[in-house]
Amino acid sequence: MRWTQSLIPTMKETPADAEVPSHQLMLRAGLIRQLMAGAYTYLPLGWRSVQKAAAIIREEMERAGACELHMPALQPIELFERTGRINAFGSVLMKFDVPRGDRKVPVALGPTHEEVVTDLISRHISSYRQLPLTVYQIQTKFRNEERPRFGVLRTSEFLMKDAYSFASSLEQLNTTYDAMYDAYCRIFKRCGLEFIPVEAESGPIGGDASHEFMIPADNGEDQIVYCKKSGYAANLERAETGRKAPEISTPADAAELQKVDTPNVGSIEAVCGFLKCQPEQMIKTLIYLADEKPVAVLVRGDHEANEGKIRRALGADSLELADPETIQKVTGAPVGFAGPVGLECQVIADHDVPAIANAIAGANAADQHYTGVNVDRDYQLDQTHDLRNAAAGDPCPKSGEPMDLVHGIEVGHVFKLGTKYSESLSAMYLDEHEKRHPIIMGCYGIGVNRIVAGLAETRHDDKGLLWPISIAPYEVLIIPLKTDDEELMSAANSIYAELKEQGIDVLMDDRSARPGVKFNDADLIGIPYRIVVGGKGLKEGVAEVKARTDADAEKVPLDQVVANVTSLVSAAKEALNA
RNA sequence: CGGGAUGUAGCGCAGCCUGGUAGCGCGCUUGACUGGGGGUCAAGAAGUCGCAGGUUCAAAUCCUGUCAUCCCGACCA
Repeated sequence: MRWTQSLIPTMKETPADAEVPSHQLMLRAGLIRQLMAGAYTYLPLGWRSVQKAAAIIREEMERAGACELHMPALQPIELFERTGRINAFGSVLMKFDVPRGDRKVPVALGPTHEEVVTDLISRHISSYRQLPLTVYQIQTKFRNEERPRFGVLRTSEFLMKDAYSFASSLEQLNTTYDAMYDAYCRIFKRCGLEFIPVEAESGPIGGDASHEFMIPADNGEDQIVYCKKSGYAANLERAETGRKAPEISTPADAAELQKVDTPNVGSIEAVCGFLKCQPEQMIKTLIYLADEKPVAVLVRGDHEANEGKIRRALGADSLELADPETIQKVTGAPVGFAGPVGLECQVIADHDVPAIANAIAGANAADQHYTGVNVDRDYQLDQTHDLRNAAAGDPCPKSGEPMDLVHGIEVGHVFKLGTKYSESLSAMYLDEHEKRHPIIMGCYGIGVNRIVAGLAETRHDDKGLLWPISIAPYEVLIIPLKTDDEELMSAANSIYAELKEQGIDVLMDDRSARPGVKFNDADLIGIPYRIVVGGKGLKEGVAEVKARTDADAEKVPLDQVVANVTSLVSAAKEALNA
């Protein structure tokens, strides 16, 4: 492709609306333009990268035994009513009526395709002999994000590869799941992404039934903990803290229990400021309603309660923070002054709570706290649980080593669904004994444009993007320095033609701009290899070849440039495929 | 949906407080010179100052409303 025939609107300055690096760079490098919040056009360069990611995904899906199909984005609401997800999705589902004569048909734009694919399979699979089966598609998904953000990392409309597997046994499901897991690792590696597979919330099947694939990035919306030593990695929502139940006894150096006035000082932060103490000396007492019954949950002042863990520890179906009135009724004090001492309701505590000697906690009275609070003497605990989010430095549940806490961008998710959708949409198969069973499903998603955005987010320097060869919009950029010099242009043109013949994706910057402009744009758009054909070199019979990540160019005789660059490109590709 | 900020030329911004001819840099067009890391000179084109209403002789500027975008939070199968 010649630059002058494409649409590559690079920008010198960063638009004020863009804050995260991927957004800034993708705008500046002419990959995307915004239409409205959460909706972006992919310009030629950006779209080429997306297509390259899609091609890798297709190859690996086929290798893993999945076959491609294409389902409608337009879906009847009725399917979502049958699975009950019309409520679960709420405002995320984009729904509207389309007129058909004098009737109106309620439809939705697909946020995902479990309903459609299960409906499809229910009509065409009836025997265990037809299973297992895995299908996939690459398609635009629609989710009404209440707040789209981070440029193209979180949008209302995005390209997703979604695969669905159908099995007649858990063994079949597990085999497919493992094949998909491996395919995902291959895909992200081939895309040149650094990624961490993490354990995620597992849903109905439990165990290791769900993994997310995360790109470590400061601007990621997810938080993950991971251990370099054991490789344990998990979403913060799910991560175990690796703490053990401590012995529960009053410490020997227990100070006297004292009630102190803390007028209008309710929050942890405020109490710390007022009493000149640290959050880890405090006991945070949260009043929850578990299946409508009040429960006090104790965590250390600097820790965050994890509602999923609390729900599991209590064996409760529903769990929500109590409203101020209930808190007043249960503790006898307004919000901010609850504490374990003398509390009447059920109390459960995190492992780290009893270890706090001479703690500070609410006194269950307005504007009062206790100091010198100690377990056993001042409040009783039968046992402790893991009730809080993991934090940086918590021991790994496998190795015991301190874990890191990092932000991540979710690019993929594999999930053992079970029979939730096959049951509600009656996708059944007949086994060899003529018994009917719901088909066991798995689903596997990849955010295709998130691969591209994730690369932009994590691979750049102060001059611009640094594409891996596999996802770069073009593999090679040729810069002729003087477009009105016939000899120079003919040299550049023949390199261009020969590289194309070799199957290399090559872009020729045939603009008549000055060299500085072209060099800066070359760095900005980040094409991995650059060939400069200039007057000086031409006199010596050479062109200059430089990788985007190299500091200096190498002079290569004109007749060897094509062979040289071709081998650089294939070596780079092989390195990613290895 | 709660909190905060911003809307002036394609991009980045000034002007607003103290009302009176709409400006700067980059980019764009034409020409000349130039030609190895964002050139020089000259001449140009381009804006209903987000939108609506109000105050005023007069509104980019003051007031009210509204819309949009961004950020923090809540939400996110």
